[in-house]
Amino acid sequence: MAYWLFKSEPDVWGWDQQTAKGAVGEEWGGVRNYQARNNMRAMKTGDLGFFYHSRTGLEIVGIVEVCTESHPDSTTDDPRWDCVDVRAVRPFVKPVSLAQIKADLRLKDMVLVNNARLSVQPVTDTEWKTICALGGIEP
DNA sequence: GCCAACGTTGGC
DNA sequence: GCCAACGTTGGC
Repeated sequence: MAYWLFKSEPDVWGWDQQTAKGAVGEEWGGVRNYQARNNMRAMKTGDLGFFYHSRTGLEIVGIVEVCTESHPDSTTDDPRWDCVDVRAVRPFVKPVSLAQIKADLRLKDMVLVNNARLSVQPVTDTEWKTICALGGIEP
C-alpha cells in the first residue's frame, strides 16, 4: 500500500467538489506530465493520497483513496495519457499548510517542497504519519 | 499579477 | 541529440 499527493487548484477542482462525488469518486484527468502519469500508473486500488490545494489555499485539506486503477484519460484522445479515479475519504481536522510543511524538518525531503511543480507525487510512510498527526487525524 | 523554475517542442 | 523558444505551474 502506497501513499501519494494530488494537487488541484481549488478554483478548478476543490475538496468540496471531490467530497460531493462521494464513494463513486471522480477521474483525476487532465494531467499532461509524464512523471505525474507514471505515478498514477503505479497506483493500486486502495492506495491513499493527500488532497492539496495549490495556488490558492496552499494546504493539504484531506485524504482521498484510489478507487479505480490507471485507465485512458477521458479528457483527451491522446493515448499517452492515463489517469486513476479517486474518492474522498475524510477531511483533516486541521488543514496542514505548505508553510507548516516547509518549517518542519521531518518533512524537508518531501517532493512537495523540492519539486513544487509535480502535480501527482509519492509520499513516504513516515511523511504520511507526520502529516496526518499535524492534520489532527489517525493515519 | 508577476515571474522563476521547470517541462515540452521542434528546427537544425 | 542539442538547445533555444515557448508554454505552464504555482508560490509569492
